[in-house]
Amino acid sequence: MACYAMKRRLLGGESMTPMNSGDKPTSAMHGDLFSEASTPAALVPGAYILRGFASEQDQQLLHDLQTVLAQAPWRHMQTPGGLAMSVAMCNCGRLGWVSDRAGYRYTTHDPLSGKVWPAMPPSFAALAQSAAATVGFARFVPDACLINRYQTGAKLSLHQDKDEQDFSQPIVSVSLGLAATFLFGGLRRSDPVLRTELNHGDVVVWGGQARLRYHGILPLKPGEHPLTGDVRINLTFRAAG
DNA sequence: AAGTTTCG
DNA sequence: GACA
Repeated sequence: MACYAMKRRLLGGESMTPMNSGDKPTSAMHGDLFSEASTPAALVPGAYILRGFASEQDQQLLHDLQTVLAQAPWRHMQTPGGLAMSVAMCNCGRLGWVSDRAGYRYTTHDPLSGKVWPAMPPSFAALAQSAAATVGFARFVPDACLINRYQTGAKLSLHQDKDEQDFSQPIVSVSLGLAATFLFGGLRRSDPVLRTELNHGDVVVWGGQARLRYHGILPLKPGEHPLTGDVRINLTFRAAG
């Protein structure tokens, strides 16, 4: 109880600081640590949803997230157009995704502190690698984890992940806390869009022919989750460098 | 534009 | 949802 309350404070704690100044997927394998709770389902060719894949590790992940946030706070980055994103972000791992008026890119250092991004917790890396391996990306080694916090109304409009160097490596997206509607489109912004609800513990992996598909998140609906309070947390793992 | 606003 |  008290533990949950503390987590909610830390997850929701505000730091309104603008950013100035492969492998071919195969059928599901039986992993040893993570895959028992889920059966991969294909959303489109190359994109898989592993329902509840992170459920067994949720407490560990949220605990380790606190360690990351103690070193690098949430911040609302700016789009190249100069507007603030509604989603609050942080990074861990060797590389962190940043956006500001200069554009999108990966950096080794947090622009807010000048320090390197916090290390990627072993629990994060293990989960991401296990999820990727489950759908056939056995060699996936993430060097970047973008951490997104959605509060009520926060959203991410349709976009492509294309700031990474090697598109043969997949994207692994972990959902924690409140549910949200995930949009999955095609290779052009104007292509039709599938939508699916992502719940606490769900993991989405996309690569191969799906790697550059547009995707996004609809505005978060108000709600309360026992572990995260009024927010949704998303961990997005990439091999960026 | 990883955006907001406006119109059906 | 489709446009600007």
